[in-house]
Amino acid sequence: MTQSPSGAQSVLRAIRLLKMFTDAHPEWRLKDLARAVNMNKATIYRLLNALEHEGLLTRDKRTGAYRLGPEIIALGGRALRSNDLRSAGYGELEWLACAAGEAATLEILVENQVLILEEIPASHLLAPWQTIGTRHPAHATSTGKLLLAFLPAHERAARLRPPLQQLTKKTITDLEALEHQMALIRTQGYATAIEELEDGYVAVSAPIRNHDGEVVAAVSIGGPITRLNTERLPECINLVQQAGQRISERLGFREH
Amino acid sequence: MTQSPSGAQSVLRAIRLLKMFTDAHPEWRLKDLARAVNMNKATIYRLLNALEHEGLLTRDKRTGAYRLGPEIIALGGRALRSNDLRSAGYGELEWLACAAGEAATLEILVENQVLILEEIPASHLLAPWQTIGTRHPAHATSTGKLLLAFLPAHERAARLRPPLQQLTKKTITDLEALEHQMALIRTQGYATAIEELEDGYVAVSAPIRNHDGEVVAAVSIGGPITRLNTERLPECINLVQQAGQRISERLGFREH
DNA sequence: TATAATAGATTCAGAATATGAGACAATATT
DNA sequence: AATATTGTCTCATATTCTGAATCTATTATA
Repeated sequence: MTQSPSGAQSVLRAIRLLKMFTDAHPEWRLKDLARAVNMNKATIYRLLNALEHEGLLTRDKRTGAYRLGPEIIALGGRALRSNDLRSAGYGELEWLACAAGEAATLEILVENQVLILEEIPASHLLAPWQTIGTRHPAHATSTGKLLLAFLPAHERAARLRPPLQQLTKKTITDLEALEHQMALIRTQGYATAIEELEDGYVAVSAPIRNHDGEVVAAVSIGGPITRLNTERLPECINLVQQAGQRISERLGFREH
Repeated sequence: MTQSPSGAQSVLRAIRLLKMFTDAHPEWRLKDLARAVNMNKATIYRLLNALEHEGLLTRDKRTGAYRLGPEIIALGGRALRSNDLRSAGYGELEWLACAAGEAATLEILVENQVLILEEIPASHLLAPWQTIGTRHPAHATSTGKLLLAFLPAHERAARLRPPLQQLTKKTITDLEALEHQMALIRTQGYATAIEELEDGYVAVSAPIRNHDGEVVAAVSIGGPITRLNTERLPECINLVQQAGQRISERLGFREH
């Protein structure tokens, strides 16, 4: 990635040790760490000591094994509270809008609608905020179908009470057809909506996951079918997925 | 508290910086940090750089201000997941919140504060995680007083250094009065805090013991004094004690 | 618009600090 | 009881961190 900052060797080493505590390996003993990372036993000992002293690690009284400590929990809570979706997403959204050359949005599900939290217009000439706060019926949007797709079945059912509004000729209003498409969305990891919300309007979206891996929001690109045609769609899907992935990472999501 | 470990100055300094990011002050700029902590600007700069490079801090693109980063969220999640107390308590906590119709929490003592490890809100509409990781002064909470009560006297004294913060009119700040109440808590096996943390807020808690009988955490119910009135309190005490008992059993505690 | 002020980034010589080999202590294991 | 293993501690060394000072970018002020 970026070149490691100099003048902070021991800090970087300490952080490296912290990051060894994963879900797969939540507990470490000194000797195992010494084997796993390439550091001197005494060095690790001192670093672990410091981390423990500050509460970032705790030690099992009997076994002497280290685990992540209460201070990490406290810091994590604070990080969560101070890192909202919008600020995490903004930068990536800008990148996405620029890379795709289309409007990019960040949306969440509210009842049976999607709510636009943030938007970067295709042309930066247009004022933003124009659509922020706007809502659309979930079943007729790419983001809505995607967010519904990752909901537990019973919750999804509660939000998809027929009759579903037919907004265009292509709006999917049949529950079975929707369920079928959502299964596809789950496996593919993206959703599209081609003239389902509005004639001539196409959108693609990808999930945003939080630290628990839960899908909490969606990021999308949308534009006229003349530009977002079959040919360009795969590229857009790729871009939107990248953005979703990166925003998720900013929210603390780590794969597996 | 304990003497600072030597041979890790820069790590301790980096952690000190991390801990500056609180709920009250979630965002810091270099110059403000330099003013707040007593370190050289260049040193802080290097440490912040390292922390940012490793994802423990992020930087707002526009303002350049630092915030806690995604890696902290990820670590916090792992810390929480690797806490067996939390997994042991979750089910019982759900039961308790449901049975009492009030918010239920699982808390541990960290220095002179209580840390919320898990919370089930009274209304299931609210997202959890909201308060997880939050801390409160131990002497002003039911859980804190309870956990302190079961500590050896000298440890308790070390964590109750006057002056104790007067959060409401009813907060007990007198050491003798506190000691007296704690003796009562030990014999009764539960604690209450009636408008001691916040006006109108009442909580009751019971101990959680591990396999060798040590009190390692507390479970509590809390709510508005209008609902948790004198009349309902005994019932709540009973419920919270039941939950504490059952969680303890899950941790291997057996009475005899 | 020019100028000043401020915050942030970078440099570097010197010295404090982290390092790691090894010795020792405390536990486990045989 | 003897041995092996893991954890803790010490200390001389030089590597790494430090912080004063400088430079650059950005923002505020005249």
